[in-house]
Amino acid sequence: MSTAEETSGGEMRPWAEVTPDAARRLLVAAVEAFAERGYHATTTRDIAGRAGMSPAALYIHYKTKEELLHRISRIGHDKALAILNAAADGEGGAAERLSVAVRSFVRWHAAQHTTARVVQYELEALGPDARAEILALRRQTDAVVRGIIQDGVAAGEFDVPDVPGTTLAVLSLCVDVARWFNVNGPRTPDEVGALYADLVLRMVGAGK
Amino acid sequence: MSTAEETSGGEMRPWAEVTPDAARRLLVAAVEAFAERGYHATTTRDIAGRAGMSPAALYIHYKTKEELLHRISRIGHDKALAILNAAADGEGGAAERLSVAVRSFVRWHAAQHTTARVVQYELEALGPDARAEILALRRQTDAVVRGIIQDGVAAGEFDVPDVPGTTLAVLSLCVDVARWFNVNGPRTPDEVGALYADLVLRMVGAGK
DNA sequence: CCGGGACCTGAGCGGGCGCTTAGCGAGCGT
DNA sequence: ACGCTCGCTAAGCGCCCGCTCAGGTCCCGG
Repeated sequence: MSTAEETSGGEMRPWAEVTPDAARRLLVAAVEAFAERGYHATTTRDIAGRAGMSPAALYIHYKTKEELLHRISRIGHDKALAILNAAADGEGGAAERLSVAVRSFVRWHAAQHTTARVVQYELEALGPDARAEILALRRQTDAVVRGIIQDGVAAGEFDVPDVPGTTLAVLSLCVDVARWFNVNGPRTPDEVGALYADLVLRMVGAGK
Repeated sequence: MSTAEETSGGEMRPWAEVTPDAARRLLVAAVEAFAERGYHATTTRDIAGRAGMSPAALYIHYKTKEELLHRISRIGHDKALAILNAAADGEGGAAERLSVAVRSFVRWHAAQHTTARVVQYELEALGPDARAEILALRRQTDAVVRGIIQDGVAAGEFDVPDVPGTTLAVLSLCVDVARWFNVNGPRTPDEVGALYADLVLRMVGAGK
């Protein structure tokens, strides 16, 4: 779970773990629809239609429309956290681990920007319990990045006056990639990852 | 329009330019509701209720619910652009102008985070014409920041390998403040502005 | 004291929403 | 060959949405 190929690519088909097939097709359709129009502007009829089913079919696999969002959000956050953890547990100094972490985290947010957009920006549509569960995952994400930065400061590699504030800014920067990234734009996910890794190293004062 | 007090504080009451009074109350109510729940999850009954009016009163001052969002978005973008222009036209070298620009831009996004959230994240709910108008304003915003960074590079003050990419990242970072800023959090808008100005100067390699 | 316009309300329309229910038909163990 | 189960659909329920409209209230010039 922390091997190199897991880290860099993850699973080829992002939703392979969702079964049966009809449930996965509905979930993929929901991701697309939520990303395009937002949760509240998406109708259950639209989701079912994209999956080639009647509106009622949705309720065989999911109790409510909100459960779809919850499942998407949970799986997406798990994936993002796994990517970050793999980088944080890797070899090398704080600078290299931070660089790898940002590069892979950003690459995921760019390549899977449809999913990431839903995961990162539709949180408020969740009910209190589901939202609390997701927020706990976000706190873990924050702790991982803060840990790397603290390591770098302790080792004298970084110069960071405000560790919590800088952590917040770094994560905000990476996550927001999902909002503006455009497949038809001039940059590949790899290029954005490399650019952002460089920018973040500058932010923490990793003089090289 | 580029004096110091205009730049730092703007108008005291943000929506003073909206008249008559009832129209302003409705608009303020809409900003709050859109920021809390999102455009699509907000009902016209909710907006009118917050403004202390009946649902029908809304349609005396605005043709549709979308016109409310359009007006909010337009005014907010104008204000954000004015803040940035004031900083870009200021005195001093590129580093100082970039610092002032980020500080005041971020301070606005933090202090007016309710408005900024609507302005920055509900764009997709607008119709094609309104959206095109707003996107033109965003391109101006981008051009202003890119201009300052280019000046710095040309003057040898900055070290920036990818000017458009860095501009995008800087703006993304500043704008995303509106998403996470919390009035009850540990940081004042001023403090966030100062932190971000420092981080951005590091991103452009403005050796101190 | 009256007439008129600006502003607002109560009631409600047409429609689309999330979700439910009754029942159909293909696949399969026996 | 049969009947059970599973996955699905057609139809539609009840609700609340954005929005409308006839009419009431109040202020103000004459």
